[in-house]
Formats: sequence, C-alpha cells, structure tokens
Amino acid sequence: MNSAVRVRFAPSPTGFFHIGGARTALFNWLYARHCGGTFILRIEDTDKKRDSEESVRVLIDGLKWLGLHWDEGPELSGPHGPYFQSERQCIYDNYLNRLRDYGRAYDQDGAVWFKVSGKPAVIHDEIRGEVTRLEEKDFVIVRSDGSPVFHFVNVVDDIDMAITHVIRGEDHLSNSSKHVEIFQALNVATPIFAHIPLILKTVGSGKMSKRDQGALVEDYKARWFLPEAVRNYLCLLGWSPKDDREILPIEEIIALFDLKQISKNNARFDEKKLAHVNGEYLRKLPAKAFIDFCTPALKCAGLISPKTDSSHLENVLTACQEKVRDVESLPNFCTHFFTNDFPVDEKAREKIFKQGNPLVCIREFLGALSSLRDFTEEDLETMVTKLAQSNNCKTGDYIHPIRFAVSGQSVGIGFYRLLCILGKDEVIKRLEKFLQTTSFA
RNA sequence: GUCCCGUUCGUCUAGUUCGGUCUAGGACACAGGAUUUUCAUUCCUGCAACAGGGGUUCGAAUCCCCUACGGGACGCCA
Repeated sequence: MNSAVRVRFAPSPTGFFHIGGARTALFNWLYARHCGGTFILRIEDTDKKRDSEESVRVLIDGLKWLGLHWDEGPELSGPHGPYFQSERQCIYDNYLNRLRDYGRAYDQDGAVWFKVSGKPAVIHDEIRGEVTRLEEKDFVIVRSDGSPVFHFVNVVDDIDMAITHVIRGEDHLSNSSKHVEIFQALNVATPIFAHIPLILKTVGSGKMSKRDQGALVEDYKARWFLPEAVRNYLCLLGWSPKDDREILPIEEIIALFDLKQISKNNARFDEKKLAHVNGEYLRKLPAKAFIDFCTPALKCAGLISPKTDSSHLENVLTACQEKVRDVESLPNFCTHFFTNDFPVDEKAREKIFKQGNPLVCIREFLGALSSLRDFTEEDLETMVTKLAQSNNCKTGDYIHPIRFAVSGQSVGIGFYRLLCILGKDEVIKRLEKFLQTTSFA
C-alpha cells in the first residue's frame, strides 16, 4: 500500500469516448485503488477548435458508467484544481517564465520553442523497462496565438498535480522524451511511466479508430451492455490474473493488479469475447438486478408500458435470464409475451413444415388440452409425452410446431414454461388462429 | 525515411524474473456430440501456437545476436 501514489487520466474532449481511452482510465483507476492512492481526472481541452462541453459530458458519463470514479477532478474539485486545462493559463505562464529564466524557452515565428538538451532522455517505464531516446529538434510549447501545447501543459500539470505515475497509451512512448526533457529543464524528478499496449482493430491493420465497430464506450451503454462486463473485458486486454480465471469481481482485480504484469504487446479487440463476457455477467446477475436492468430496454423497444402487469414481466424476464445472450436482442426474443402481433421467423416456418404434420399435431394437442386438469408445466409435459407415445412419434413433433405457432420462433425459453407464462386461454387462441390462417394460406 | 516498442493456437492470454516439472495450460471463436424440446443456456470432445535463422548450454518458448513481420511516434493535434 502506498497512499502517496497519484495517477491521472487526462483525456482531451473530442466528442466521443474511445475504448482505448477507457482502458487507460481503467488501468489508472485500478492502480490507484490497488495502492490506496489518488485517481485524478484532468480534462486536456487546449485545442479550442475541437473541444466542447458536450464532449466533456461524454467522457464524464462514460467514466461514471464504467464505475471509474475519480478522487479529484471535474464536479469534485480538489487541492490541485482547476482540472480543466483551459482554466489553468496562469499556471502555464508561470512555468513558462521559469523555462525562459533557465534559457530553455525562446521565441521564434511568434511561437515559443523549447530548447532541447541534445542528450538522450531516459524513460523509466514499469512495463518496458528503461527506454532511451534522443529528442533531436526543438519544439513548440506555446502557439503563436498564445495557447500552450500538449507536451508543455501535460508536464506542467503532472508537476503541479504531484503525479507520481504516468500511465498512458504506448502511442505516447515516443513523446516521452520530450516530456522528460521538460521535467529536467524544470529541475523536477520525472514520474514513473507505464506505457500500456494499444488496442488494435479486430480485422485489418492499425489501432482501433473511432470509426471501427465497438470503438466507442457510449455505444455499449446504448446497446445495453453491462458496464461491469465491459470493464472486466477491458481488464483482460493486456492484463490477466495469471491463474486461468477471466471473469472475476473488480475487488479481486484491484487486489491483484500491478503495472509490472501488464503485457507489452498490442491486443486485438474481440467483440465476440466481449459479448461472451457480457452474457456470463447477465446470466449470473441476481434475478432482481436482471429485471431492473432489462426493464428499461423493453420499455425503449416499446414492448411494455406502465400498464404492463409487473408479475408477468417478472416471470418473462426470469425465464429469459438463463438463456440470454445480450440485452440488445432481448426484445426480439420475448416480443410474443407482450403482444399477439409478434414477428414470425419464416425460416423457422419452413423448417416446421418440412418435417411431419404440424397442423395435425397442433389439433391433437388442442384436443388433449380439453381433458387436462391443471395447466402446469408438469401436467403439460406429461400430456405431451403421452400424446407422443400413443401416436408413436416424438415429443418434438408437437413441441416445435406449437412453439412456432404461439411465438413465431424456433428458439426461446423452455417449452412448457412458455405455455404456462402465456396462459391456457392465450395458447388456445393463438393455436386456433394459427390453424385458421395457415389452412387458408 | 528516422527513431522507439513489440512478436506463444485465428483472437485474448499463462509460462520468460531463477533455462529442465511445457509431448506448451486456460478462454473466445470454430467443428462434432450430449441434455430422447428448440438453442442464444449448460456439459463433453476435437482443432489449433513458441515468426525465421544463428549462437550460448548437457538442455532454450525462456539468455544473446541478426533477419523478417507487426505497431507507434516524428504537427503552432492530444
């Protein structure tokens, strides 16, 4: 435990929250929590052309959604504020004067330039070891319009905010020689660096870009992914508990997390694996939590309203949970429970009519139903089994056509449960309607 | 082009610190099978990797060098 650890996530508000940025934030947060240190959110809004308030909103919402709460930063303030670079001009002026005094900053073409030392910079990196790189050319630290440049403000803020560990994407590794130069010019010890590998496109070459499928955190929220699942998957991109576990509670990840065990090589983003992790989380959710999480999704899809019977909704969702793959497609999976005007899978219809006599089986089922004592899962199962035996066929010969007739699908929750949730009257109604419309078709 | 980083199944990874326990483990995906009801659940089985070449060593996925490939940075973007 080292409570002196201070890390920061320093995004620039560009209008979206990139998955790579989210993982950088996550690793910073994990390290801070692991060490009992401080996680700081700093908004690097020095590019006036791109930055906007909505962009900041996207970042803040995304971080909160992932449960990555910061200890100092926007909405909280803290002893090292303000936490927007656009509000820290006088601090930068101050440090700039120091660089001028030391003879390390000079004016040219209306901009202020930093004078490099000509010596290789040594970057102490927890993941990569010692990296040495020579920064050959002087570079601009204040633009001719007076606004300071990233390399300069980033270092100044890390000094001013007493950052001990700089955890960021590997795309910054080459920039680090510039940063080390500035630290040294200011006579400040360099922080410990940790350059984490990049997230690459699922297919093709290069790193994930905002245009790639699955690149934006806000999309996962909109698609009803479970934030804990997205967070868990992101942990697995470059880090592992080393004991073959993959899905584990965040408390345990925090306890195990360390910068030194982060892998050095880039990772390809795999949406299928994310979907799998998400499914695992959904199925393991306590029933009540699952219902609470899915209800808004069904509402958005227009399947349910405040008038919908809550115990019916509960029954449906509870039955769906053990089968659920993702919440995004849940409305389609259970439409037939909320309306008799449900979509029909034509491929399933073909399959049903290719084999056996579906209409005959449905008629036999309806006939047997009249003498059924209780419309329960057990009694229905007994009934169908007997029916199959006496007619010398398989239970599937009844189950498949009936399922299709009452739900329009070939897949779904357990068959007998499906019938019970719909209720006897509704089942009969739908089967009769199916017989009618199908005979004339 | 210059500089920096990397390279274990198709993908994410364990193993590299301290070379032998690795005929290289797990997961996703894929393929087959089971649950004499579907499958988008669950379970089982299968497929599949140490980039290549040189060293060092009794012995190398593990240490060293070279090559190839991949990635990144070279902005008055961040």
